[in-house]
Amino acid sequence: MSEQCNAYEPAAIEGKWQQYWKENKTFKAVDCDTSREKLYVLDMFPYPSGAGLHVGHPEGYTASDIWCRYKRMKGYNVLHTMGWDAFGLPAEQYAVKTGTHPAVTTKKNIEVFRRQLESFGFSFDWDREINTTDPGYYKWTQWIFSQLFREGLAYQSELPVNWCPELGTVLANEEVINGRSEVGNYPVIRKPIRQWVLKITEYAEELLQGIEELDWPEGTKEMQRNWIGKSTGAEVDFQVQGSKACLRVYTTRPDTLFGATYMVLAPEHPLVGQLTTPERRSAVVAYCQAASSKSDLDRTELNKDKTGEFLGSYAINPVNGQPIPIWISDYVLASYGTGAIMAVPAHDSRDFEFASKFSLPIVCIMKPSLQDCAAAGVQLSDVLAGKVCWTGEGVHSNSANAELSLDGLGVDDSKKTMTLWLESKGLGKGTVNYKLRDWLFSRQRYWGEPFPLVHGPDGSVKLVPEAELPVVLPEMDDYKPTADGEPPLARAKQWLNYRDPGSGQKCLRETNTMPQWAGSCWYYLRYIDPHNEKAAWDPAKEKYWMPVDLYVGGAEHAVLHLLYSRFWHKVLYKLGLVSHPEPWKRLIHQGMILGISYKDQRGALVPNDLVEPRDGKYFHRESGEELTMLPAKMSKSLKNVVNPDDIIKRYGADAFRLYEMFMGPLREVKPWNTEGVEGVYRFLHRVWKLIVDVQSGALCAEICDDPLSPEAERLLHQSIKKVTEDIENLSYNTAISQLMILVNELNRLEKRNRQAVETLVLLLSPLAPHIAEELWQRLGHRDTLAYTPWPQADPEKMKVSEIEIVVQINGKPRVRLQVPADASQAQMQELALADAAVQEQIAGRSIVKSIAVPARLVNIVVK
RNA sequence: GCCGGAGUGGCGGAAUGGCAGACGCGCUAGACUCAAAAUCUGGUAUCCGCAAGGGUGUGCGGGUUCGACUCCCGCCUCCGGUACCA
Repeated sequence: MSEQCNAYEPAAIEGKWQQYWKENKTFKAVDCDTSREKLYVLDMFPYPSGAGLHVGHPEGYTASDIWCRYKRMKGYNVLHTMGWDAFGLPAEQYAVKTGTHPAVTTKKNIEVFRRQLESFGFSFDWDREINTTDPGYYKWTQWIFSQLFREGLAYQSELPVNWCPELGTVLANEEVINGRSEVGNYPVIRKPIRQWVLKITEYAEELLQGIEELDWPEGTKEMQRNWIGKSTGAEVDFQVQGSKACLRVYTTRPDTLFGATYMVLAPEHPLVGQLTTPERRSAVVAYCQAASSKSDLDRTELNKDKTGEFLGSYAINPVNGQPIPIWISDYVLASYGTGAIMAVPAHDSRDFEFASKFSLPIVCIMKPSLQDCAAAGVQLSDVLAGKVCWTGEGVHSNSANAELSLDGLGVDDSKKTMTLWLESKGLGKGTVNYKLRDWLFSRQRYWGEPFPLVHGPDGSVKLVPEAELPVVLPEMDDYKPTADGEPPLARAKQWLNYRDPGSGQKCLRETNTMPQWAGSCWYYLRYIDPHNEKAAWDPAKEKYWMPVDLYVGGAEHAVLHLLYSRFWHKVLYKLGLVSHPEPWKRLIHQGMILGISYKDQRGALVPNDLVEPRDGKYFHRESGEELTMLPAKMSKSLKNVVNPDDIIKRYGADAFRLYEMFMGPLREVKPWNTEGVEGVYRFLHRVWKLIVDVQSGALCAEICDDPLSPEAERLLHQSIKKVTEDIENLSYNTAISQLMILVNELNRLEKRNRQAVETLVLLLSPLAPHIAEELWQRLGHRDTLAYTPWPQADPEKMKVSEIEIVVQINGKPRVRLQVPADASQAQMQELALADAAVQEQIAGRSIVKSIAVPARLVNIVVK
């Protein structure tokens, strides 16, 4: 052990305790220990980027660590782990540029990350560290894929996909933002490429239903529901005039069928060619070509201005026999519903826009109430004339044929009536649809898990035998795609060739790799049994540890990782490989930490190195313009990134942890302000000086066995209660505030009761573990405090005989009054009215009413 | 547009129907010091007032209540997500 310091020197004690915890395996999680209740606390594991940690990473990790340390002291057997989501594009792009193997870059980055994370003193069981790029890990990622493949949940498809020429790869819908790549912000176009796709849609309903039982932020649950996007409606068949062909549409509003005045197909719809008349052909072909070459960005930019072409043929509206023109337009998506719609321009704003532009008939079949019209600011006569679009509630009109009448019915009733009629006539049926698409699961990259698949000479696709897993990434010296656009693995000639052990056939390995999501889809299961070479996990251990009790991570993963992973888990559950239908019981998102930034009078952000502070104001170094401070996302370009290493070097890990938790509520967005660290740093100094004499390094002479005064005793127990409740609720900011109050008070005392001081150290220990361990040791304890029972508040010691209440006159606080703590409402009123100051206030006025709230206030209403 | 979250001192925030601004930053006065730093003590929403005291105040406008930052109705602004899903 290093030499003892006298004053508080974080650098001197933090390394010492990190070493102690490591050597003694203090935070080892014990498998299947039935003598204690288990608690599985999970952090979203990081991608180890070259930039190292930023201050946002440790926020969630600190929050979960405090929870774990607190729960250990409460007697739980805690599983708390860390690992690396280490496949990914940056290491591969770096490899393309420099020739450095991604594994080398990744290893280096992981070492930086591990060192940084260790410097925070997080109580991970480091023996369970995992790395998604380790063949011992991705062997089992491939194994799970094999299970999905056997279940028939993986298929190949050649549909047009999001191709990013700059990145040389295809992207999932979720990785494309406004027609540009999420990573790097490059343009994305549509291009048909052979892909592997997972049938997540088969689990759409289960994924939707499962949301209900989760203790997750309501907003996140809602985002998942919206992403799955369930809708109920009907499919309706339209005969094409003068043809045997039949067009099927999906609509959520079958009740508006009487208002359908034309049809629209997606340009990619298979019947477009057949339904186009010779005189319309050249225009239609040109339109389809233009649409197919458009990038997603172009399609979205054209949002407002509808385009389209008439095919020249007509369909028959099944409810009234009317012929209606068939058009194509890219506002209809090929991939949703049936790729064709019936257009009801009077009651759908998109159809209304299109009909207005191309002068198609608009027939109103829904009459809103006068009040609804007034509320929407439209004239009823305009709605009835089809001059404005009405998408709200109303009563049907002009909606009858010989067999069916919806006239006078509301929306819900007419939907049911119409669907039943369609079904009875064989013209359609009630249908459920989901926005959720199947999951594009392959990437044309090197640095990902190889698929455990081979292609036979006959075009068949087979899994490689389980005994051959893992299919290891081959060594390569060039990581670029091949000249003809094949993935980089197509260059690995030796690796590529595979002789099927059964048939002896010459096969070729699959050259696509899995997306980064694959490894993170199941990592929480591997932590349970990370060194198992025989299985992905031991079922007994899985049963003991799962489900995850608390999952902490950023809201940016609300629909991607969290939905994909739930999907895999549901498949594993169906196969009997896991014991619970959902992986994460409770989920919390830490709020983003923003940097300090500045903007000029136009509102443009100014990089921090161009800002000059003067007289408490801020000015542009070059233009001299006055700037205003505001919080903004940390970014390299704004030069407002805070490196945790610098903060720890200056203030120590305990102060860092404390500051991040003290900034504000965990779940909220908060601006980082390094000056604020001073406050918690001073607080830690005060704690230290409360116990250690900084002259001698010995215990303070004030520490003794004399009991505390009743007031101090009361504050101590109130603090135990408040800190305990606040930690339970993850309200760490107010817990710290209470500890500050307690320390300020104890510092004023001449005599500091030893037990009281020890209680303070225990209360502080989950939040600032290094200083707490050090003080605990100096107070004479041999072992770590990590498993010392958590202090209990004694209600007897919190009792007071007299309390101050406030007397309000007409709701305004006027007089303060001491009353017995257990005074009844009547007694309180009596005491209030007997008070001279109160009498003076109400003199000459008559009392209308008086309300007393026990232990709080009396309100006297006078006239 | 739609969905979600948030608006409280110079700043981060506290209080979820009962004394608005706990705790901290910053600022400020004082103590210690030859001096400074550090530390300690006090003050610090705003307006009127020498003071005692009083008025105003939780994005804006209404409402419920003895009493509203908190609940209800209608807006505004900012942040995040999503976007022709028929």
